[in-house]
Amino acid sequence: MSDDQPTSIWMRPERLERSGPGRRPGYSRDQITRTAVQIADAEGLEATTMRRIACELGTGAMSLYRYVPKRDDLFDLMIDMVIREIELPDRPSGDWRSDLSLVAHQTRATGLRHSWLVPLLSGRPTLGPQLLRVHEFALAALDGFVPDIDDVTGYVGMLNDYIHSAIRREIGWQEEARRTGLDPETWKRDYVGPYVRQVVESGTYPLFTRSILESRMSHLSLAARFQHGLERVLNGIGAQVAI
Amino acid sequence: MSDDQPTSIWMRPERLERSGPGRRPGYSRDQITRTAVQIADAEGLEATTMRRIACELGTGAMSLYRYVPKRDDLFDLMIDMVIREIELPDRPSGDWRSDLSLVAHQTRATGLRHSWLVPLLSGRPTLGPQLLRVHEFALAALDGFVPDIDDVTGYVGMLNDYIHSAIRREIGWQEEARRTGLDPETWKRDYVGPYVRQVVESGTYPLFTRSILESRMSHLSLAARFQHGLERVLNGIGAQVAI
DNA sequence: TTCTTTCGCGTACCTCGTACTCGAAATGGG
DNA sequence: CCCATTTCGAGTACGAGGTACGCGAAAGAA
Repeated sequence: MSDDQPTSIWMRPERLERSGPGRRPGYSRDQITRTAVQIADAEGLEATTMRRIACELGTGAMSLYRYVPKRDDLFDLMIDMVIREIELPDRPSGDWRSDLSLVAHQTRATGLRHSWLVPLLSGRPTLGPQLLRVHEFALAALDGFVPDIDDVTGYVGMLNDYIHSAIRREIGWQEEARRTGLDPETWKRDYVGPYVRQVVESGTYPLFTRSILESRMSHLSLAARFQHGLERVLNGIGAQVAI
Repeated sequence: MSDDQPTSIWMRPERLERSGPGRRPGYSRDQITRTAVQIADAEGLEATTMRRIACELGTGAMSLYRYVPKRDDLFDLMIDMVIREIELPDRPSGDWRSDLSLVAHQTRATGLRHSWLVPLLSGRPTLGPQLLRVHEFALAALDGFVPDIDDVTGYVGMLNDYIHSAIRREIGWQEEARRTGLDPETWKRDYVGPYVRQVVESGTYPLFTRSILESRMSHLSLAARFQHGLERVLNGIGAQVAI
């Protein structure tokens, strides 16, 4: 990266197909990003360091900076790469409910395959091209059913909030377990178990206690619970949408 | 911290009021946490390092480890300290809508005062005592209006998802601006501005473009937009609640 | 006073992001 | 074919961060 203009990575495309003097690049943004994604999938985001990625490619850490301005920009590229996995048709079907369901389930599947995705996504207001594609599809799904564009944005935002939060809940435990260096079972039993038990036994929080002890949801599969919550959100939208 | 049992910070209370031999502690968890909160408020979470906190207290970094097992645990303590600022009555009023509104606005105010709070909270499945208090209040607000405890949990979760996402959206820009080291105005104009303009002009994303250009929401104050979205969520709940 | 326990904190190790620098390679003009 | 120009690869190094270790000081107990 020759010039260091402070601008989004999406405005700084890789210099490809150059003709002129100079050595030819031996790596590529795509290759580096793919390697980073593999490491993050296998060992978590905190293991995805510049040195580790470079090592995996059989090179030195500084070589990567010919292709990526900063580590943070590499994260943006990683996000965009895996969001490409969200498969959607070119146009919505006309059934907004099943269209939004499709977005939800595809996003969930991708988020679970790459447990670092949603936590990383939450802190970034920047929209990469692939996220833009998914967002546009969701907006289009409600277009025609909701007259006001601000309402369309609002409902899509509400759905996104649910999807992201739900994924985070599903991933939360295993990620926290890895962060503390314990396996999920041990973490649940020895790390939070005693605390939750103490809270329940204190009697100070009766409804929280009921939500733990009397929950039938907790016996359902995670997929079923996701579906349950999704329907709650879609019902919320449907109740305010002209049919 | 003498023993290094892997367990939640809430199960490892500070040893206070000790009687016996040995030097008396010169600091306290509370004092350290308060200092950390001040630094994070003023300079962001990434500036809240062990060395910086210690320096502020006029001591060495390692002294803090007598009071806090790990930096991560200190974060949990910081979260709990500022959530204490969320003021709620002992019992809900009986009007679930205004009760949940109160939770939403109090949480928003606290989240905006401490811009590191929500981003930090999002990644942690652990419930501190103060968060538990707020959660219990929200559950109690819907108790009696929603028969199934799982539904109560679901609605409260949906509301929380909205509140957190909305706060993150409000903070996102300024935080990203600080992360990149630019002031918000410059960031918006030079960093994302050109990209958004390019996206709009490309014509590939017509609905996203409309949501930018035709939005009336964007001319409202942030508080009004929060209120707008909140009412959307409350309407979603209300549509499915026995009145 | 002396012993035992606890605190304060300096030193040190390891890891990380990345600025700087220089030799190697590749191309086009002569 | 040779050399000037440009670009790439990557080693070295700096500063900052979390925290393990260990030692001297302090404070109550015997």
